[in-house]
Amino acid sequence: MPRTYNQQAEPNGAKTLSDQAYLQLRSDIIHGELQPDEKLRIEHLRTAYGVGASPLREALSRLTADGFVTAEGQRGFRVAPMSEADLADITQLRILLEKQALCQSIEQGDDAWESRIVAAFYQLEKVEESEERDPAEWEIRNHDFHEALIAGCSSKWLRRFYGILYDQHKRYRNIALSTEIPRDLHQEHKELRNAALARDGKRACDAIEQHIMRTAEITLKVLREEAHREQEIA
Amino acid sequence: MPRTYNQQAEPNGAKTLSDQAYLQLRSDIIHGELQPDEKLRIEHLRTAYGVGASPLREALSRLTADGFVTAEGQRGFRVAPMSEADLADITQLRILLEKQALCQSIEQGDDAWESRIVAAFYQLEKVEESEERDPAEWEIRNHDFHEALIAGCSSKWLRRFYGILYDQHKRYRNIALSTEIPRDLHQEHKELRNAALARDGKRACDAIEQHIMRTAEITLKVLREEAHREQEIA
DNA sequence: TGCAAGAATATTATCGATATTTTTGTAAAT
DNA sequence: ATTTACAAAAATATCGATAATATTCTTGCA
Repeated sequence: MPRTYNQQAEPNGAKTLSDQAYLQLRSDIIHGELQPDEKLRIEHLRTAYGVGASPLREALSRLTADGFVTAEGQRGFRVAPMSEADLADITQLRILLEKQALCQSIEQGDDAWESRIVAAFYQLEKVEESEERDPAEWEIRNHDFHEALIAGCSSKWLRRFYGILYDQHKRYRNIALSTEIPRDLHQEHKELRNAALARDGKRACDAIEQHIMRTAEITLKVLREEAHREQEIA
Repeated sequence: MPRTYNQQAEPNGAKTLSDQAYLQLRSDIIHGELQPDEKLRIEHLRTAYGVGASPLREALSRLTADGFVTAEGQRGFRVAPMSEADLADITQLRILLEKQALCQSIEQGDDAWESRIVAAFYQLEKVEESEERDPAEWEIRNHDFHEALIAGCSSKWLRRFYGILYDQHKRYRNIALSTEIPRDLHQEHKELRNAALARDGKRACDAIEQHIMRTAEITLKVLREEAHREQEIA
């Protein structure tokens, strides 16, 4: 008998096809492979992702609840739009939540929390100081570092909402990623690390606010330039 | 041929069967008809709600993203659990967000915003001062009033997250609803209204914090009593 | 006899194929 | 030009097949 070692498939945390589709779609939206406002035709996605309609619809439903996709009555799904106003909105709220999470972490964080920050920062530093920075690698390390900072926060809901906003923000950031603007990102991260380890809530909050604001400003600038360029074409 | 006034069915805002199932399930969870941790068997729900498996799965997927339902790998769906810690978590974050939304409203709100508050308060007052208070009616009016207060806030994301937390909180509140605890709720609402209309951000924030905290404390107390009673039985 | 491990069975979740309904695009007619 | 009728496309829902999980029953051993 031949047999069927049951593929086991994806090494990522995808138990079902629905999960797989969800993660892939989400990633493709965040990374701009699926453009804002783009129509998501089930028939087309079926072939593209190699799954049936049912798991796809489930994935799209979840993405709708996450705000990455919009669903309109009987007229299917679209990639959620992007706008300057939305970026400003996300930025402002992310600052509020990350500050809050950071403060709680600083108050409640234990030794393990500190260790994790040190470790995450070290890995991030390696990437940021190396000559040829791999953007994908940096993405992961940057995410790990920010996660580590707020890992001491005990609020599940705060972390959940923060996670959504982080990824929403990432979508905007990725668009601006092409253009390189000089900026001492590493210095900002270092200040953040030190403030956290010194258990200085005020200082850490200021640092994180500056950090997020600066990222958002650069993103906004690039966004405007692109919008401008598109207008010229039209 | 006779027929088919195409049911048009639900007068609520449900365009598709999936939406219908979503709204109904959501409501049933919030109102405790579906108990925490209860297994949600598709086969069973199919007959109960009179829809097929696919729209049900979509609805459950969305509810999972909203945090009303948990999904585990290949083992189906359950109603999200409830706990004291979760209530505390929701309460704290709701205070943070509603304060923020309220402040923004007070800064940005126009005449229409004021009018809406006055109107919503008036309707709420009618219910609260009537002899036989219909809880369902009060729910709606209370919700309208809180919505009106923050309607001036321009942040879509803030309102979205607030909405989720409000409903999550409502789930806890509904459980405690049976027990009546004397409390001058109406006075609290009046203070809230006046502070908002006076454009006094600080005062309004204090009022809302008190208001939410008090509700949460009563809910917590009832929750503890129930847990205690259950232990005695076992 | 009691208990644990393993096999057989039943249940349930998941997925893809098909059917139905709704929307959309196009062309004719008022 | 606007509206109406029709055809094509697409979204949504139902159904049935498959695969995973839970449960029950047996079997082996102390």
